[in-house]
Amino acid sequence: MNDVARHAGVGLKTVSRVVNGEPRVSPAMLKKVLTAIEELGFRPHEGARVLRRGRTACVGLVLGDVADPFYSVLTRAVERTARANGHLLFTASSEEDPEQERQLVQALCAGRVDGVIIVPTGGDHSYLAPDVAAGISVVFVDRPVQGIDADVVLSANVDGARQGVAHLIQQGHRRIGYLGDAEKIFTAVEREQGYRRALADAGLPYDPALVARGRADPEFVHAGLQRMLDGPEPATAVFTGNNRTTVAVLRELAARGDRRTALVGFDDFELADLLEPGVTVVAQDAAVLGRSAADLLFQRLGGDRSQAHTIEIPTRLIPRGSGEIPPATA
Amino acid sequence: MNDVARHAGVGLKTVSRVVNGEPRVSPAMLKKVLTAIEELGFRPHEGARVLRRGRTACVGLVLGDVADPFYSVLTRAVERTARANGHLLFTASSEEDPEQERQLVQALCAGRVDGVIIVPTGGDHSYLAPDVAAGISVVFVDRPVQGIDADVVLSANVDGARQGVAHLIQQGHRRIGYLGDAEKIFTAVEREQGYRRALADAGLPYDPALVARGRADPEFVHAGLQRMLDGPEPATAVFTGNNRTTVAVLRELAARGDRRTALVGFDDFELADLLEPGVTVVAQDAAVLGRSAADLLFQRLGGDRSQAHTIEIPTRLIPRGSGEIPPATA
DNA sequence: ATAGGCGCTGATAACGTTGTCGGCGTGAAC
DNA sequence: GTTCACGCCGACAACGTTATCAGCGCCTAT
Repeated sequence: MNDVARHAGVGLKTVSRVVNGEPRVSPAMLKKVLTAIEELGFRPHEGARVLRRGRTACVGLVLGDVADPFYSVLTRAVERTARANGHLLFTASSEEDPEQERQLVQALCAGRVDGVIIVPTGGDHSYLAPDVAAGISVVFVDRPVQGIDADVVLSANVDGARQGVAHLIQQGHRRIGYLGDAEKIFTAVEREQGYRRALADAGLPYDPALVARGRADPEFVHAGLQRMLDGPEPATAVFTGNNRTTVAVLRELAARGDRRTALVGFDDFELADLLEPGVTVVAQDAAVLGRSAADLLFQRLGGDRSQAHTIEIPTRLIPRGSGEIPPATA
Repeated sequence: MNDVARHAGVGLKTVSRVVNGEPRVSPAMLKKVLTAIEELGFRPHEGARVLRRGRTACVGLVLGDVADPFYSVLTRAVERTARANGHLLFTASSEEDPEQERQLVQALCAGRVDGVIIVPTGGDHSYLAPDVAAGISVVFVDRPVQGIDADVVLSANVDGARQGVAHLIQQGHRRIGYLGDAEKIFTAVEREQGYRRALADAGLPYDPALVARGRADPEFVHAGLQRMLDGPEPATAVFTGNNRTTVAVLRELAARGDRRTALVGFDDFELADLLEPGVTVVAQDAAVLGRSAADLLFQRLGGDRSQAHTIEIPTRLIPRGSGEIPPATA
């Protein structure tokens, strides 16, 4: 910038004014500076600007996995909102590891971003206190969090799951299996809760033998389904707690040649409607989740100091057929 | 940091040394500084560090749409590699708009990142020259670029498409339609080229009536398929130039109740194997594409000044059934 | 015993930008 | 004719860090 000032024969501050589009610059000066900038190929140094102004015009997003369709849609929504507010977006995947999440969040907070949106992996987030005190805004999405008071945006997990399982019960199923994420993941606990509530509402017993919790990999799903479907009192329907698990179950059912077991999944996914039968799901709106979280964040960045909000986004049951397979007449 | 130094009763530079883990610090000093940092809840200011050191430890990625599975897998691979090299990742979606891409890239270059990976939307990228001159490394992926000499990582588009169409021809198809992206998108041109080459190799005529180019939205696909399938000499098979188009075509075929038209798509997608029939695809390896691009970028950041490389990642035909539907015996 | 080397520390000057403030014209008002 | 106001400009300090360099002990080799 110094070079530009010299080259244009003006003061340093005048260049700064031009670069920032400040109003009180005479046309003559403006022209001189502009051509000097052009000739030297000058680009303002964002780092220095950040140092001086204290704001980065960047926000961060930390989630489990960008390649998970649910999160990639959420990411997209956050990015859109960020851009609409003149901010750039950092994205980072925690791979569901609390320690990695912590490192990423701290790296982001270290002067790189004005605010962060986090899909927390669980555990205590009180380590964020210094950063919040330092003026960084934090919003949690998809899962709530302990150890810190902050805005949270959630799906209606319990009720959504309850609704999905109720749909199966309504179709005549009495033995309904549940496969979902490990217990350390909040949404898994909530959705299993919804599963139990639906059973209780219908006066059906809760059978731990029909419940499997773990990562959505083929081995886990294979073992889980085997246990539920090949026992003496097999399940006639399965409720899955997330996207990844639903797909893994579909694959496993196909591998077993099983077309009789009914299925309802939490979270919609692409092509669910084109499979045969179409997969009935409890859809959560990832875009709305992301947008709401981002909106909250920018409200905070805009100076909103009100009490922490918790927003719950409703889910929607989309019947497509896979839930309507009647139980085998025993 | 000044506060920490005062609080610990040591010099400023000593605190700096501790923060940076430099070796020549006595244990006594180390302890004092560490407790002072703890007590004050001090976090080093990344912006200032950037200003001083000239490196940001961040890289940028600009692509069409993070929510497109192909790009989200690519993103994931880039992110992994970036983290392995101690860098954070900025992601931004250009929405296939050259002007928006340009703005994003420039925003990233303005002191925020050490290097950028770009899925170019086309057009001239010579505007990057000043940034490159300023030491920012640039790698292009998925599509090549004009106006600048830089590393490029591509899929084997022409040959992949040729192979996919050849598969249809081998199954007995003689009238094969093509649906793909608009001409401004490089990969679309390449893949259409592969389509034509396969036809030529088999001595089949090229019929413009069987070609449709445009965005993968339902209206476009509806119109395109209608034209190809409802004419006097209908196509018996369709080759689609990308992921999004393939899915849209599947949806349209389902809506038409059409189970006879064969289909091969460029680019694999989740659940392609579970549809009935399974969708035959020419798979490109998004993860390898992303990783290769990131590897190249970090080589450059590591000081590699050799001539620009162009890497082509081979594709793989995955037959799953949809390509093997025989043409209706006319 | 003394010089030289080495390990550790701290003062100081950058990095590139923006905010503050004072200065210098020019025009208007008394 | 003087004063005041106002629009425009530039010198200077400051943001929080790191690199450079000089200083200060202590140990070793002569």
